[in-house]
Amino acid sequence: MANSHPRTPPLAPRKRPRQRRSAATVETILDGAARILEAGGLEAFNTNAVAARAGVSVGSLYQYFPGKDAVMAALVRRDALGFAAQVEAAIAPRPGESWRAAVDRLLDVAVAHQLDSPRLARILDFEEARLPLDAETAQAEAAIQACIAGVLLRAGDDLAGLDIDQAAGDLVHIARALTDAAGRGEGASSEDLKARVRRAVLGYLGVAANMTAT
Amino acid sequence: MANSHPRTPPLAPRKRPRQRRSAATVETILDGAARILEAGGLEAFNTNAVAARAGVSVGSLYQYFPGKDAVMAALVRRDALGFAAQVEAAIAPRPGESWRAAVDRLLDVAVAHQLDSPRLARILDFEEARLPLDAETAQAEAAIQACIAGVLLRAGDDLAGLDIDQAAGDLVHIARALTDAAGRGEGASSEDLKARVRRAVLGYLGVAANMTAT
DNA sequence: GCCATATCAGAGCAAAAGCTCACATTTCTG
DNA sequence: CAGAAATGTGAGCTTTTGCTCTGATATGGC
Repeated sequence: MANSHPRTPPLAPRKRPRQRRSAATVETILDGAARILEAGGLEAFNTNAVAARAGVSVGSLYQYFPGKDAVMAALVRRDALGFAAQVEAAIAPRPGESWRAAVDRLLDVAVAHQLDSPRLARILDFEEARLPLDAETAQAEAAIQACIAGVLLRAGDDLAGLDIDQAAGDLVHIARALTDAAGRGEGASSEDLKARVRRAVLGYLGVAANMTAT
Repeated sequence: MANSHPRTPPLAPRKRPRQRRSAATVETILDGAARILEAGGLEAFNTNAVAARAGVSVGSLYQYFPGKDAVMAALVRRDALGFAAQVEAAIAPRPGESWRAAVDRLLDVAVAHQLDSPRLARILDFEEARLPLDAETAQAEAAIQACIAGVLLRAGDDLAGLDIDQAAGDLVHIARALTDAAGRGEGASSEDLKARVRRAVLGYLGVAANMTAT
């Protein structure tokens, strides 16, 4: 245990345990999982299928994830973090613009995100309610809510007497519900969908829906 | 193939195959399935558990249902039919009332239905999207939409230039999303929830939300 | 009572799914 | 290059689960 030569640095030399931990493999597995879910739904989601689709062995999968649910949870987390980043980018205020313009960008992001992989998005929403979400995921969700609340605050007197935080949560749910339904084939074009979500959102907020923002 | 004696009724005499088909047993199984889903979610939903919870044997279960998904589908159908009946009762117009009063009754029914067994309701919504729905279920869903569209039609000029059918669908999704979220513990009281759903619904329709109906 | 028919029970089977482990391969260090 | 550490592999073990099948029990008409 004791090192014999004073020349060697005292405590750190052998400690650096090679934590290579190929992040690429983790991403590969998550990609495989996402493709399985999008193609076959929850039924098709099993560890053998995920590993095969990702091009790795089950052994490798279990090296990075303690179990099936952990893969699901990691997918949820990745999705939440990515969406939160998009939302944060979208709400950055442009000089002289109305708060409605920011809402419009939020709608763009939300609709695009949900329509990108509709089935996957729906399943992740469902599973997010079932799994105990880790701190990072919870924080991402909170950040999304905070972003929306921030935009609503810009509205000022336009939204007098409204519980901003509750409204932010409700708006997320409303947007998700309408885009989910559209992703299941009920809706029409992306533009039409966005118009309807805007109608629902601005309607909830109590401001007229038809008229473009500045 | 030819029958020898003209005296015996030609084809029907031995045919009356005792189709007792204990409807009570079917209901019992569905009740068990509902309780399993409400208590343990989709994970806990397997045929052995359902049969045990219902107090029947697996053998009996498979006598009435061809497989696991059929139980799920029957549950979805029962729920849809029940909800459709409630909706139909709710929209019956009272003399001299505003169309908003009917909307209010619809909200009562919808919120109560979803909050009665929140987890079950959410799972049924999810599974309804996955399973191929039989004619009866599809008809019930269509009836619900038609009821809502009927109420919206009473609004007349108040809703000029709105796609009534699409609006009916959107409103269903919005109401479900908000009540689902509330059922997961996010929301507060039933009254508060109803007020928020009304805000969303009337907001979508483009009429002011605060003021009671006649 | 007696037979035919309908209904129910539950042991157990075959397939699927979650997961492990002994070994192979790659990568890093000296 | 040699040895060690990290990483990857996949056959196969264990448990779960959807379902079947043989036999037992209840019911109805004669």
